[in-house]
Amino acid sequence: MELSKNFQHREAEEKWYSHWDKAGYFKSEPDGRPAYTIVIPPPNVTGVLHMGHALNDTVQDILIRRAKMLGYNTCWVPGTDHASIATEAKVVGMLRERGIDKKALSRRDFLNYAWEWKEKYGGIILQQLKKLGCALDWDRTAFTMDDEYYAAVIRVFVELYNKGYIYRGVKMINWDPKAKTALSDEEVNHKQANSKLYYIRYRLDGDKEEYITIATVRPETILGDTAVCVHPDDERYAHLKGRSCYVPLIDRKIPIIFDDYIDKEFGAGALKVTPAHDINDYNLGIKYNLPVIDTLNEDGTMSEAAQLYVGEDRFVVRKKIVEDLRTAGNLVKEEDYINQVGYSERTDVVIEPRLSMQWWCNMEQMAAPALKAVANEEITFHPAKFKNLYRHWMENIKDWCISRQLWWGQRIPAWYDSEGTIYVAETTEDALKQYQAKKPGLAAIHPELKQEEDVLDTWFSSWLWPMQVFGWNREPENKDLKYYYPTNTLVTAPEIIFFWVARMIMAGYEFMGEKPFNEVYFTGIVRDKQGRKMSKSLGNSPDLLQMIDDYGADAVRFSVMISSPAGNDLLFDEGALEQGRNFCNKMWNAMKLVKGWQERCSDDAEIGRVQFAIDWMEQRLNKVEGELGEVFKDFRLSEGLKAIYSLVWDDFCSWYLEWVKPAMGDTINTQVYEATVNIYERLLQLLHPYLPFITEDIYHVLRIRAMQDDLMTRAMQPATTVNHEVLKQGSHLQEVITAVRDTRNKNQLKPKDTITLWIDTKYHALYEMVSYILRRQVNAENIAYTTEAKQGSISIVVATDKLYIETQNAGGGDTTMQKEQMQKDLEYLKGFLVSIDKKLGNERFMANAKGDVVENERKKQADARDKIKAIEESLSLL
RNA sequence: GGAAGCAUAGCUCAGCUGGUUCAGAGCAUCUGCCUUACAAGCAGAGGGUCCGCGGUUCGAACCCGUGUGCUUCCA
Repeated sequence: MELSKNFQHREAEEKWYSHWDKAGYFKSEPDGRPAYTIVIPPPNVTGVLHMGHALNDTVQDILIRRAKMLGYNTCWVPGTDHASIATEAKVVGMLRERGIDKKALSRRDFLNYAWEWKEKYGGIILQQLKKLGCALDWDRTAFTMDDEYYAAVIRVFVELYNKGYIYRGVKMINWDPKAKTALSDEEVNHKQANSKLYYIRYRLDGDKEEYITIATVRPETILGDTAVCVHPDDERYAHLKGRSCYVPLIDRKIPIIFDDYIDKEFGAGALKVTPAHDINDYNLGIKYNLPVIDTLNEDGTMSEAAQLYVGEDRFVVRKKIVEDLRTAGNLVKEEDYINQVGYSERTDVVIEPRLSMQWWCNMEQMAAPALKAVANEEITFHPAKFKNLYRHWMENIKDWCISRQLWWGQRIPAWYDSEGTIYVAETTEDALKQYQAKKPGLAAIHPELKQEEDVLDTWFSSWLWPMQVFGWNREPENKDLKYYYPTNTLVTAPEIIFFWVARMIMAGYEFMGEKPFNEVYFTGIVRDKQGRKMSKSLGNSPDLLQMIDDYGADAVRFSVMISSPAGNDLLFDEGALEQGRNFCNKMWNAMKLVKGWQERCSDDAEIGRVQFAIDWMEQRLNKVEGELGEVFKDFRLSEGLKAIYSLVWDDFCSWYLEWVKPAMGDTINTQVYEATVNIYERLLQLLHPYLPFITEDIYHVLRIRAMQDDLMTRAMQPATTVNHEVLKQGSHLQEVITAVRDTRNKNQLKPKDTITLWIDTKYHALYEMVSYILRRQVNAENIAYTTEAKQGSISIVVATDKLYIETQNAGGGDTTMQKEQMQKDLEYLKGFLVSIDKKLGNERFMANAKGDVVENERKKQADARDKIKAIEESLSLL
């Protein structure tokens, strides 16, 4: 078989993903094995894959693939949420292209279009996850608007209503004038804004030309003012008790009220009160019984109530009214002012605080068990620092605004009779029955009820995700739910800890009586090189699919994992992509090298001379395998990848393969070849969760495999004990090799110049064991032993061994450099020894330090003494 | 205004329980190599006041306090 120069990722990705899929490896059914379950944080159905997903889903895939190899029945459930605001926007866009106005459509027709859109364009992201290699059980793909799911949401609403948690009421809400719906507090992002603070004077009542000056950043709202408020202790305004003033431009008379809510230092110390458009003003309004004048329409234009600028946009009006106030002489001054402005999470327009009738869910009761579960680590957070954040939110939990003025979503199962009484039920029929029972008289005259127009917040459906994807609503005792719930690990971004994580935990305890997952792993946030969060609006998110195409899915996975320690943000760097690609290339070439030996196998070839290489490499593998167990427990996934990376590149490629490599034209012992392939397989297996494609591909090139023999499903060997002696011997061999090579370099020996290596050592047997390897690694013609200095050679000391490099070419003459190096080493060692001597001479150290620490110091001491002795001897002979 | 996190090589970051497997990786830099898998590579090298200050300890990059700078969350 002709092997390509480099790893061809495109073909391999195509080939292996469909192979795994066809073989049914992604599927899971309950059986006798322990389950390992992850539910995907459902991406927005309108979404496309971005860097955040790449990180998040790669982590999940790694966990799933590793658990599978460890013998778990793994189940990773894919799906999307219906994203009511985003989807509705997409559908409206589609309709506009076809020349259809949403307003002209009935609810039912609109929903038909919405489903059409969803079937056609929705869930592209799920296809993209395949490109990343994600081992998701596609048969279980869930959607928060599926019939069954819909029913679950309705059921939950009714249950919570009947419990008294859900109610309807008028409150100040966050209004998104673009999506024209209410939002929950969590859906508002506060950003700093460079605003202007306008000082505006209001004429006081009475005959005299008197004014009071207020300060505001929102001059367009003065048309809704119903009072001016000052501090009762403010002497500047003490004389205004019982007075009124006039709203400029419209001359509405409003009272001056006194409340200690006012900050005397801020602005002019006088506040305009607009109860319809500010939460604090609203509270003042209630306290002083002020009228509420709503001057804004739902789309953010001025309403009739404003009297002026009716129908014009709020930001246009802000500019206009400032000019008009200036003209009218009411604008006293303006100054720059930095404040926080709320933006819609979804549409990124400025939020309007607005008084509105909405549906609310009181969270207090549900928060209690959820708070406890995390506090006592029934559910563990990784990293644990997020426990604080969680606790803080849960302890201060507010009522959740769950209604949205949209059509795409679960329609609130509440019906109204002609008198406005509410009937909440799972079906129209049930609601009617309630109505007839409660008001038989009215029902006889007006038999029909009108259903609530609003739908529920999308998060009110996704909080049921871990239970409903396993069919909770259909049958709470079903075998899937019993087997997979609680799920094992939730992998998510810290930004949605409140949106989702907290609420899922509450829903889990409320409806299942059981936590939804055992542990939550919070990934970091992916940032660009300047440290900015990657986002669509900034346009700083690279095209992930293009990256996969250019570099390969494995390289992309590598790049997001290599520098992403648990819970820390990662600055995404294209360099990491190259590193990943180069690593794939390295593995590919190592495979080519090994593969090339297959033809050269011979049983006659000597094995003993490289046996040490095999022993050593196997111990390195054992060691790293053991470490990986720990690393995975703590989600130190990037550390795990680094360990394997180094094991493959440094230990396997740079050392091991060079050690067993047959000389030009030489044969290789069959057992050595087999051992090498076995080692390579173990490496591939360790790496597979991180880089599934290339590992599976190489696995199949290395050997002809039986039908079901795929790396993805290969069982991992249990970790074995490590022979540290062999590892130490290997390190020493490497040290010797490096030292000789360094010396060769510094003495300008060409790679082809051969040497004779004289060794003065106590460890004869070790050198004998590795002499073949050593000779070839340093290009020595001969290795010989001596007990005395070799005149005219270059002398170095490695640990306590003295080495003499003898060469035909000149170079041995000048000893200054060697002397300098040895002096340097000697000084360091002496200093080192002094510090150890001090330690061991310190009574308090001896008294306080643990036994093994002291013993270790003793060993270091003896070691340092031996080394010093060796260097001093060598030095004296120069 | 309240809270949390971060500060280690030129850059991006690791460093679990305090002790030499502790100062490390990748990239970048320098030297030498077209070496029979790999120049997307090989063999080497240099480079750090572990943010400042104080404390705890026999011993601190690591624990505590404090200052400075940056980031994030909440109000």
